[in-house]
Formats: sequence, C-alpha cells, structure tokens
Amino acid sequence: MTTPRVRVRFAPSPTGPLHMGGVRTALYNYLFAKKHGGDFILRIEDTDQGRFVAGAEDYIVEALAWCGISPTEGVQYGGPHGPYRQSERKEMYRAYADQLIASRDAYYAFDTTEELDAMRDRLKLAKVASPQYNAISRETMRNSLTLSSEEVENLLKQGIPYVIRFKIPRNEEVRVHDLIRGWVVVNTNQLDDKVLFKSDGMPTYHLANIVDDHLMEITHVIRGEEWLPSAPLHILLYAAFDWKAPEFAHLPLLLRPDGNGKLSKRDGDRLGFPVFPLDWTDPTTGEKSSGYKQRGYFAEAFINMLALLGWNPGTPQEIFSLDELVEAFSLERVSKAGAKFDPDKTRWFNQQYLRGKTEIELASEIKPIALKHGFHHSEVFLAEVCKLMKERASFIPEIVENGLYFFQRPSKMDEQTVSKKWKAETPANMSLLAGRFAEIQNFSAEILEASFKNFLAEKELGMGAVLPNLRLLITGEGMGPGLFDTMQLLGKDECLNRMERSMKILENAAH
RNA sequence: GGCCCGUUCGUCUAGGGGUUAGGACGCCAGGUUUUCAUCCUGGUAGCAGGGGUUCGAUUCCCCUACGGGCUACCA
Repeated sequence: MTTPRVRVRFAPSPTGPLHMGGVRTALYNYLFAKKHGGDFILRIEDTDQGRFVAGAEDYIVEALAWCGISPTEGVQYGGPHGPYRQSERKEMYRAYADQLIASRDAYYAFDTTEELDAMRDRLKLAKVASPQYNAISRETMRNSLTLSSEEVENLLKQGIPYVIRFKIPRNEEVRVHDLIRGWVVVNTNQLDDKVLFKSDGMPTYHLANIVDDHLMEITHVIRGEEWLPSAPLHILLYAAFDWKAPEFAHLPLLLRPDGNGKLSKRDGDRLGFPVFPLDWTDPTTGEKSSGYKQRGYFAEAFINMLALLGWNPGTPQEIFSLDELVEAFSLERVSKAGAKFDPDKTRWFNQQYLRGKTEIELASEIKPIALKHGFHHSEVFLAEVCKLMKERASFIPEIVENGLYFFQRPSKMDEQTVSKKWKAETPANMSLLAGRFAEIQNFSAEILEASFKNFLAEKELGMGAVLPNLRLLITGEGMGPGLFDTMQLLGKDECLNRMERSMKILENAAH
C-alpha cells in the first residue's frame, strides 16, 4: 500500500478581505504541502449567498499571490478537481444529501424559524443545558422522522420549504484525532442535528466541506481552532458516507496584542497596525482598511513573522525565506495555545529584511514613493540616499519620509537644535565655512571633513559646537546620517545654496 | 449556562522529573558615533494556584482559577 499524495486546501469564504489569521492558516497549509511534495488547493466556500462580498475572492487570490503562496490548483488557477467555487458545484451536493436521506442518516425538516425559536425557548425554560435540535427535541418537531411518509410526500409536492438535517446518533463517543492536540473525545449528546442542506437549495458549510474534501482527495485538513467543535460532526459525516476521513490539525488562534480575545480589524484600527495583507475598501460602506503591503512591509517579513506565531523550528533561527520555512516546517512544532500578535516584533522583522536588501533594490522600491512626493531623481541618486538611510529605517517609505532633505531644500530649521546650538557668533562662522567650502574643487566627503577639521583647529572650536549648526543649514534637522556624506551627495552648489538660504531663514525667524 | 481547547519573562517561545529555566522582541544601563539610528556589552523579568505521585516536580495526574473557541437554514 502506498501512502497517498499529500493534498491540503485553504477554503475561505468570500465575506470580506482575508485577515492575517487566514493568511497564516493558508501559509501553514502551503508549507505542509510543499514540505511533503504535495498539492495546495484554494477553494472558495461561497455557500452563504447573504454574506457574499464583491471583490473578496479577487482580494484573497491577490493577497496570497503577494505573500508568495501559490496554489497548485484552485479558483482562478484551475486544475483537475474543479470547479473550485462551491457555488458552481451546487448541483452535486444535492445528490449527496439525498444519499444520506436514503441511508437514513439524514431527514427532511419543515420547521419554520418561529417554530425553531419556540422550541429553543421552551427548552430554555425547562432549564435544558443546551437547547438544540437533537435526538430528543426532534421528536416534537415537524420532520420526516415524526411525520408520516404521506405527509412528507405531500409537503414536498406542495413545495413547502424544508432543510435536510443530519441525524446525530444518541449517546455515542466520537473520537477525533488531531495532529496538534492528540485525541479529542466528544459525546454525541452534545451535538445537534446540523442542517446539511438549506432551504435555498445550497448546502451548508458542513456538507459542502466534507463532500469537496472527499472529491478533491484532501488528505490533511489544517484549519483554525474555531473548527474544533465541529470536527466530531465531520467525522460522523465521513462515517455516514463510508469515506475515509482526512487527518485533522486545528491551529491555535491569533490573539489581539493587548487584553484578550481574537485579533480583529478593530484592534488594528485602535492600535495602529494593519490586520490585512493588502489595502481594502468595503464595497458597500466605502470603509478603508490598510494593508501590510501598502504600509511598506515586505511580504517576506510579513510571512516570516506569521510563520513564527504559533510555530517554531526548534532552533534559534528566526529569519527564514519561504523555501527555508518549507524545509523546516512540521505540524508537531505548532503550539497549542493562542498567540498574541506583536506589532513591535513585526517591525523588527521588516527591519531585518530591509537590511538585507542592496541599495539598488531599495532604490527601485523607493522610486514610486519619491515620485508620489514629486521627486524625479535618478536611480543612482536614489541608491545613494538608500545607502545613507538604510540603517536608520525599518520601512521603505521611511527612507524618503525621514530624508526629505535629500530631495528638497529645508524650509524650516529644527527648533530644538536652534535653541540649543545656534549662538550669536554662529552666523559669522558659518559664513566663513561656506567660503572654505566654495574653494573646494573635488567636493568629496573626505576633503570636506578635512577642510572642516582644519577650520575647527584654526578657530579653536569643538566639533559639537559647529557641526550641528552646519547640519541644520544643510538639512534643517538636528540629526541624520553622516553629514559630509550627505553633503557630497547633494553637491557643492546645492550645499552652498542651502547654507546661504537657511541662514536667511534663521535670520528672519530671529526678528 | 453547556461542551471543547488551552496556561513558561510584558510579548513570541525553547526546555522538560534533578538546568544558574535558554533565546528573540520590547524596555533599561554602559560603550561606539559630532547627533539620531545602527552596532557591541550588560541588565530587568517567567513555570497561574492548590493537592497528589516521587528521594526530588516547572515537567506526570487530579482539582480550582483564569483565558479562548463553539453553542445559526454563517463560515
């Protein structure tokens, strides 16, 4: 007997943008598939027509693509097990529901919403621990178990709306084996007769999921912990169809950074970090949410951070490329407890990746940002800026935003530096310095520095008294990268121009 | 409420019957730097509580507490 090829799936519903928790689930599926030389399938579970959100599917596909998680088969990718959108598989689910009716594992239920509510209220009043449609309460409801076959026939013929419910057996132990948690045992008395097929002609998640996983030959179901309570139902469903159930692995949840509870979009807004991979605008409300990509995060850093939230390689290594993650990944090293998301650590990861880039790579990254500011500088110039700013930025946009003076003349002088360093005798010294710089032919950092130091020696001045003021005139700031490097990049004419201009600004401000 | 899952520094985590309980992020201090950042060195801080089992429990078992998830004709 040969072990079947590993096949996993990520099966989101298109009800909105893909949350970073969803990205992590997709990532773990992808890593597991690649690790075992298997397939990663992207399936869209759009059986709830009421919650369908336009553009959500495209968002999911684009977000995964940005992350470098590419499905072997799936929606918008194609493959031999298609279609991969459940709404397009609608017809086939009905036959499976009928099969369970025929085998008496499922039944028709004609109860209205009002009747269901009344039943639950009644049970609540009777202090029943968990009021639900189950082996006991179904005896009092209108379904094909309580109604005569003629009545059922009649109702069906009349077109009375109905659902198909799964008949959960009474008082049986269901054992679910979870690759992360071990055995989980649940008594069927805790389970209710789940609706498998809705009155609108669509299957529910439970039916569609099991049927598709079977038809698509899924070997491992890796999904969020929120699905653990319904795993026993799924086991029962596989048994009813007489299908071999896949292996299960329920992933710990991603928790909010402060307090408790699972990470939500609200937390991102409140604490100022994205919860989505890409920007998203809600098509109905127009509400905008920012994404990691647009905030300047590298996909590799984002993925690296996500991989280590709930999994660890068992070695001190923290920086992993996607290929390295594939190599190192194993479900055994996934932790059981939920993990709080840490925006600071995410920033650190991004900084590590930024460091790893060459100046040329960074230059092409900042080009569009510079352009947005109206800066049309050459790539050579941009690369020089990146070289000077690289160590002082965690995000790509910071290179431009914290170094605006590379692109434009400063219009105001940093107040703190002015009040601390700018003295009565400073203007005279600055003018003298400008005169020295004007004589320099080869305007290089080395020569500038030498000239500057000569000046200090002659005037018997300290570095700390003069240099901050020179920086102020050139950049308008009290801090920044090596000043002589900055000046070399800006060039002689520009520097002299700035010195004169900035001194005028300071002069005017003094009056 | 019921059922299920979980609990090692503030956070992510390693470890596992005998360890000075290790690392990373953050934070703090010192050094380097004209400055800021980087970098280097060091520091702070943790086994939820109570019972067992054991020569010995943070590690195994039970209980409690706390946290989370589920409890729809949503996924």
